[in-house]
Amino acid sequence: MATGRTHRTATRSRGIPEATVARLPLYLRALTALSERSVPTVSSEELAAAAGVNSAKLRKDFSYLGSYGTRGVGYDVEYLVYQISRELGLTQDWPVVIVGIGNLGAALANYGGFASRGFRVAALIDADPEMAGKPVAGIPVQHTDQLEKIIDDNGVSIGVIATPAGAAQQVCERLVAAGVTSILNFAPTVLSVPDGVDVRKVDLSIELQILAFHEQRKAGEEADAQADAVLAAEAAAAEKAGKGPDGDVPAVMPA
Amino acid sequence: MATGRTHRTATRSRGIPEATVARLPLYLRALTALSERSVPTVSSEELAAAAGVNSAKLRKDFSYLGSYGTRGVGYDVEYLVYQISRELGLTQDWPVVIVGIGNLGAALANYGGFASRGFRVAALIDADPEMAGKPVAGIPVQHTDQLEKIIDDNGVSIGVIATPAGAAQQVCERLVAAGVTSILNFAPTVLSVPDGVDVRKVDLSIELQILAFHEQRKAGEEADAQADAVLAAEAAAAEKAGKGPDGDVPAVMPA
DNA sequence: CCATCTTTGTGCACGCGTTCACAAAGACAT
DNA sequence: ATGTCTTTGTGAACGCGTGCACAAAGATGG
Repeated sequence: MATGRTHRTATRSRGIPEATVARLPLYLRALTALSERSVPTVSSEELAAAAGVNSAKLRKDFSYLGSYGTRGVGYDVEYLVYQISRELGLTQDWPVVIVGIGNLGAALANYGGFASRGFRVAALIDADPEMAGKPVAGIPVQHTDQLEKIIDDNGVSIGVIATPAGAAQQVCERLVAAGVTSILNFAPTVLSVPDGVDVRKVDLSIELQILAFHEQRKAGEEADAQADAVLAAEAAAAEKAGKGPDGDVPAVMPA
Repeated sequence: MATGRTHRTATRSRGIPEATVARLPLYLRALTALSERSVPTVSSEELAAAAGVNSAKLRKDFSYLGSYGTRGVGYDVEYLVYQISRELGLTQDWPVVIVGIGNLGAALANYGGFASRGFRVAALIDADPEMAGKPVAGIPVQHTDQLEKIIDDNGVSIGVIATPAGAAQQVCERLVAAGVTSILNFAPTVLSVPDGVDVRKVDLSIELQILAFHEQRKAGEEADAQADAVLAAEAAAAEKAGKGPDGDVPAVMPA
């Protein structure tokens, strides 16, 4: 059983590196802004700055798509917008369902960025019978019973899970069984999916914990010498004791 | 100027690889679940399955923290929960402010996963005077004017930005100037921050676009031979024409 | 038509992260 | 005490992603 595989292993096919794919939306956003300001061309240096990346990286990224730049001039903004859009598959419309219309689900349904680029909220689905029929963001919520029918009728291949953690795996399985092959998971759980299904997760709690780690590290660097000594002593003590179920909390706090 | 640097370059210090740090919260979640079921020990194989990663990777990750396992037995669940919590800095309390209390901000404020692990919503801040005083998730919203005072009074070092894209950079600068050194950005913009400030971004739109790319690729693989021919011809034509502002959309759609 | 100047596209080297595969460590039974 | 069996911890190889640095390409001016 393939448990919690986040991504396909192989990126063969046309061979665009996964890291590059992840940056294309960034470039596209920057380019769209330039396009709205009617800027005709842009250099790799300028565009890289706008997208927050290294210019060499950007050029290499674009080289995977083909040679769309003109030496001595830069890139044609409009043309690049079109090429990236096409590469990302945004020239077609992607119907999306959102499952779990709680606080988060409702916020997602109201999020404008959805419709802007090829994505269309085809349906909102919730398990609560009370919700059924109520409009959220102008779209009536439908009951989970209808899930399979909705997926099928609308040709949905992308599903967004915004349910509580406990329900996520079950919802995921129903979505996949109904034909969904890409899932964006907001529930704090690891989803198990069969091969060929892509899962991307967005997890607030994990992001905060990563920030906390770095924050703690920053705080620790200030009191470097002392902290090092303390940690060393503590580590030694713990090792000697074998298992210290409750050591003292160092309590290094900025303020 | 350091534009849109997502992360510190160096991970020297205690030398835990960034990739490992990003997985620690995953392990912690799985371990917490085991702890609640009163499971005393767990093998790397089992825990890896629960966290959705390779068991060798998990063991290497843990090896960076020290040798906390027992050969032939596995890892002590409670002890590991404690060690990882400590490493991530979750044994202390992190006051957090959320700026921008729209649909998303309110959803975040209501999100339970916040309080569960060391994070505490110290304040909700919004630019709309109408919002001031209104309670969201039991916490009264305060006006942006108070931002600096709130950060200072509560010793906040982590800020969450859930404003519209246009306001994000400005809010970011005020947060940083007031002393915030870690930012979780939900606004669809690249933030510029000075060195020493960590930014992590959560971007729904980007995630969807990445999924769309893979989805398109899957659809393309089915009609492999034909598509290849079409694409080759198209590419050749485009190259010859120099710049085709509007080629035909292949229109490979699942349903 | 030629020289100069800008900017792309890429070969190359380096470092990080992943995975394999196995020796060492310890539990457990006899 | 000894042997067996399980599971950890890690050395080593590999592959991907990043960034430097430069040659080639083309625009632009004389």
